[in-house]
Amino acid sequence: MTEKRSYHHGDLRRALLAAAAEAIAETGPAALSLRDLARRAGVSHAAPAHHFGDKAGLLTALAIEGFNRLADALDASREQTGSLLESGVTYVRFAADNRAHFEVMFQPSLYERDDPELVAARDRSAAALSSGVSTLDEPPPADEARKTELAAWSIVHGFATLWLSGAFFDELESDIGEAARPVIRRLFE
Amino acid sequence: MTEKRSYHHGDLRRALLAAAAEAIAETGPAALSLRDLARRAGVSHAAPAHHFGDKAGLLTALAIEGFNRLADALDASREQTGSLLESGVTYVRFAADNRAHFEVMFQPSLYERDDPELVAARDRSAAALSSGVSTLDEPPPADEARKTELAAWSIVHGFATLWLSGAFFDELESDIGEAARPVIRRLFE
DNA sequence: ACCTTAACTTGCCAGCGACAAGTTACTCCC
DNA sequence: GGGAGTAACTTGTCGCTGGCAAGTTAAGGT
Repeated sequence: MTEKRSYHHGDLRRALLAAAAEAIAETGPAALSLRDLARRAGVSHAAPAHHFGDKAGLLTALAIEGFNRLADALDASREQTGSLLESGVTYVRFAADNRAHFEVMFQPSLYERDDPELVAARDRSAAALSSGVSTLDEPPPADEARKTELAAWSIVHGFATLWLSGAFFDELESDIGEAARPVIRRLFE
Repeated sequence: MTEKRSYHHGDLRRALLAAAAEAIAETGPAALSLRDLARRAGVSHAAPAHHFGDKAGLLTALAIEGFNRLADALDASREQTGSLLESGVTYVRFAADNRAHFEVMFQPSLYERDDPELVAARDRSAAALSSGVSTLDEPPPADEARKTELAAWSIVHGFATLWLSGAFFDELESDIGEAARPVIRRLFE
């Protein structure tokens, strides 16, 4: 499976996505350069365009991967714990462990927000998130359930975003999940 | 005060910041071009560098302006209502009304996060926000106050960020403040 | 063996950010 | 009121980038 043949890379698409995630985690999505990714993968400067069309196409693919990974993580968390609080912790952990994906996912100006595959992946994440509210000990009435969903989504998303932006810079323990749990718990008291 | 003299613009720094806010609101911070700003202001392509040094310098100035505006808005809200809930609504409204500033403020990879003036403005905002917790009817004990601050900040920041990213796309009323209030209220029940 | 097509490369162009060096105009001080 | 000094811009250039066009190589089906 380890290929170094001259012309065909063999797995360039995945290699470029991985390189993009690494580069974005280092310097942010604005500083991303397709030519730099090509250099990291050892291919010519126009190779990325073949797989993704243009820069927005590559970031669309990255966002799709991110939304699918998030949906997977939330589904797994719900199966194992059945707790909305723990799903929230999972959300925050996902953001920290997939920083580059997360940053791109919620900046739709960077990619094609109407791409069908992207819409499907985003809907998967939204469904996984909202299904968590029904697992509450005292599920709210239907007309209030949506507000509770938005509150839960907002608090975990806000915590994750602020953490990533360095707003909590020196305080709090190093494990973001443990730091988030007592904060998220405030919502359920 | 309306100047059109050839060489000296008269208020180029402010004009560039305003043009930057407009451009970012349209196409996002990644697509921002100093040369485009210069064209909008009717000056040469190198004029922005004189006032801001480089692109990061301009975005630093925009972030400083944003943090100061946010601190002003939060202070005014606290004086008028003394309610943490209303301060939260103010936070969300600020994000919607100053979209470009807000997006830059919480993406420190775009600017110089150690700039002294920026640090001061950011601290002003943080202080204005945390002082709101002490206005609660039942202020929590000191060791729990910080968790409550983080929860409040997280929920309003998450709601604002998700709204701006289009995550709530078609649902909810058009006034973001009214949409946010019942969601934020979930934290205080 | 051949033909189609996918996976790349090479070469090019315009736009961008940054820098250096020059030009204009305001301000202050005598 | 007239320089001197400096702030506010301009012009010119460089290397880098994204995107396009046209060519080259390999893989896979028949």
